[in-house]
Amino acid sequence: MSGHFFADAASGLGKRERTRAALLDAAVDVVGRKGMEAAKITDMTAAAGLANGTFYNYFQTKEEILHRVAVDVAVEVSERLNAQMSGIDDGPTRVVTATHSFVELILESPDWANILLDGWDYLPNPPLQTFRYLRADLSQGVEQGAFDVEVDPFTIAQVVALIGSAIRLQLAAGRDPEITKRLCVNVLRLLGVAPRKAGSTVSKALG
Amino acid sequence: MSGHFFADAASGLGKRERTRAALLDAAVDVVGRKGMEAAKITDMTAAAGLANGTFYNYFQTKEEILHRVAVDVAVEVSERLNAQMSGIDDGPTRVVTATHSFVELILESPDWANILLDGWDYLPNPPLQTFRYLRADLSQGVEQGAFDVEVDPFTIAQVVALIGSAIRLQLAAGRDPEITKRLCVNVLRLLGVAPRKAGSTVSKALG
Amino acid sequence: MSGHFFADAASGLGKRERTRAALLDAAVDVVGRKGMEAAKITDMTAAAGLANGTFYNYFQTKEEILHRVAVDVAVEVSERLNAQMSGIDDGPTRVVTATHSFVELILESPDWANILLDGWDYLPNPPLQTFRYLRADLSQGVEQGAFDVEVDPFTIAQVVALIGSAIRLQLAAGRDPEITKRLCVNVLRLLGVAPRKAGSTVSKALG
Amino acid sequence: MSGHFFADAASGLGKRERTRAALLDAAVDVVGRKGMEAAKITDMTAAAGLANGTFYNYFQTKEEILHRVAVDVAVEVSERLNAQMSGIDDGPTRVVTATHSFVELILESPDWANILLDGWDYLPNPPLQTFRYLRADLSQGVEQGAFDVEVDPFTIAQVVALIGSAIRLQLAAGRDPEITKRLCVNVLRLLGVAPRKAGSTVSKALG
DNA sequence: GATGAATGAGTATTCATTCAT
DNA sequence: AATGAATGAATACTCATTCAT
Repeated sequence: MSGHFFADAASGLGKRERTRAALLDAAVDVVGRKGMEAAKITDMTAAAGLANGTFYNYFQTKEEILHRVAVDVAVEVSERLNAQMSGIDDGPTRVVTATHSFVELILESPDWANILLDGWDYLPNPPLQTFRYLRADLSQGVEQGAFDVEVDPFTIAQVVALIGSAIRLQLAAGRDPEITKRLCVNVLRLLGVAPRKAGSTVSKALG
Repeated sequence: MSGHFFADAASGLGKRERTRAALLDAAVDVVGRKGMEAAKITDMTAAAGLANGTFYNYFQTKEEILHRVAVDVAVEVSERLNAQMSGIDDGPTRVVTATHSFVELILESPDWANILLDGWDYLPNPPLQTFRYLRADLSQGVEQGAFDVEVDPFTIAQVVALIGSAIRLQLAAGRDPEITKRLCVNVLRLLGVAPRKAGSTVSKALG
Repeated sequence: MSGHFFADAASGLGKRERTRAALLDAAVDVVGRKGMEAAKITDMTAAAGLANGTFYNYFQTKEEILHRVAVDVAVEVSERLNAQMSGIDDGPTRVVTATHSFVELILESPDWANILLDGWDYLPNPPLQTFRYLRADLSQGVEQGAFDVEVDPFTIAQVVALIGSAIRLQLAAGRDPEITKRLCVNVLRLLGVAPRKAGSTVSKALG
Repeated sequence: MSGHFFADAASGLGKRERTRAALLDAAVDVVGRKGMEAAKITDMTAAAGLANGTFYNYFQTKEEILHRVAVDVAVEVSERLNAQMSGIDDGPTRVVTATHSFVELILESPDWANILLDGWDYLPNPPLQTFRYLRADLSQGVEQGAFDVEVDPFTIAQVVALIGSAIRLQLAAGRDPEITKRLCVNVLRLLGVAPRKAGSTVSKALG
């Protein structure tokens, strides 16, 4: 899953696409290890086994590739989540499932964690991009009478902050499924689900 | 309020202490304006009216002063908050008051906002440092039967994440008292206060 | 006028010649727009609708094509001038006519202006190349007793310097027919025509 | 005269001034040898025996030092010329003397030649700077009835072009006093002095 | 202690040129 | 002949850190 995401997508295409993919994978690797601020062009080209000048045959600036990577990873993550959730209708269950899957997905590709977390500084409306699905689930939950919030950027930002915080903690202290469950409870509570109900919903959804 | 924080504390002490304090104040100023990453040694010494070389008579590296500043500002903020809350006994009210005061304090001293926000990368357990008071208030609320959470680093991190998110939003989009109120509601909900009750408690506490 | 100079000359020839001509035309275009120093190989191949690598099937280095372009444009300009002057016998009139026509020609094809002006660094004896005709006219004027100069490289260089200066001024400050007239007067004066006579000769020749 | 112009002026001053002067001298040296376009920062610092970074303690950009050098050399040359001409009242004689001295001065410091010639591209009104004296002499000659020209930028540019051309020729082909004399004659002729008179005036002025 | 001149490793970016396809 | 991907040397500029005065 990690290491060749773009290369896999480009295998079979022309050389240009494959080299471009190699650079993007290298960028994911480097940013994952050192963060966006510290990622250097030479790191990326070295990781891709290319000369530094080759970079500029594919991207105009450092910013461009970082932006590209952040967007692409966000979109990819978003799509993987959506794929897992077809067939779930209940708003709270959708939110819990999505939150849980998202955290697990990220923790399995720590490279992506750094990219998504840092990337929020590089994208115009970054959380919204990654959490496109969230807004829909929230609205659905409100219509179903399960949530009691305004569905606006502030609420989204608050939910995202909770998720980010849980990821960072596990990145630093090690994975802990219990943390992720508690995160889901917190998210439901924040959305206006009664405290007890939040706990039982999570238990039911995640087993 | 800001600008002479360290200098005030050092007035009356020896010259060495006063120069050191001048550098720390300059660092607060510079970091507040440009962020930690972009703050240069020469900015600090210039702001302190010193030659750049003088810096190294007081600090070994750039990292050292940044760390020092982050810690000291965090402690100071924490103490100011505590001072404002003597006499409040009700756990939820304490939490709401503290949260609200903290956000207001930060938004009035954007210098400190940058330091606290950026500084979390420079501190070992940054939230815990600044939010030492929070743990006590949380425990109190739990004992009073008002909160339903485990008082541990994860819960604190989650609350801190909500606060940080609300600050960042207002820093970017402009101050909005309504946002701070909704933040307080969210915090109470997260701590296990029933959704409606959370709203009324905040209204009562903040008028 | 410009744009297909070399291509026209090569039409009907083999493919190799036509591609070569396309590159030369592209070079004229690019150098005219950006100057010799700033002209890039990729600009030229792009303008010619070719891949950058193709360039090196026709020219060894960038310098080579620049040199080639400078020489060829100089020759072409020279020939066009000669063609316009058949039938004029009087030395001073020939010089005035040639000078005036040359300046007008250049100002109408700024591409060529850049090439001729910059090109003087790329050519061995650039003025002599372009101003081959001048030597003959000067000699003729001297024989007719109208000029009082030595016809040698220095005198030619001096005349060329006057012309170049007038072109640059108009390139920078906008076309001004009066400037060109004064230039012609200056040229005649330099060649030893009495000051007043120089003026009347120019008036007569240029109307 | 060449090699330590700025250093001489700065000897006895503080270290900062001396290093700055060393960089300026190094710039003169490098530009003199390679031209402004090709002059590199590292060339200059190497020539001055300094680390490349030191450059930026004294000048913000490459352009800045080139501009500085061009201006300073122009001013210096201008002043040396003026100093030589006190006591000469006759306009034509002043022009001849100045022109002759200028060319000789430049040819003795070929470094300066490149700087002045290239520098005309780097200065806003470059010839006017260097040839400040010329305008005054021209006006004087016109008032004395010796010259018959408009004293405006075009005329100045034309005279300067003649001078530049003569310098370039001697730079390329070797010094030749005869060339400089003929240059002076040409300048007088251009300014409206009768051809024969021009020759005799030059002979008288330059022996 | 204070100064500030000097340092030099580090980095993004350009572009003529090469060469395998 | 044509392609265009890959190359890598070159170069301006930054800034934390050192150290002689």
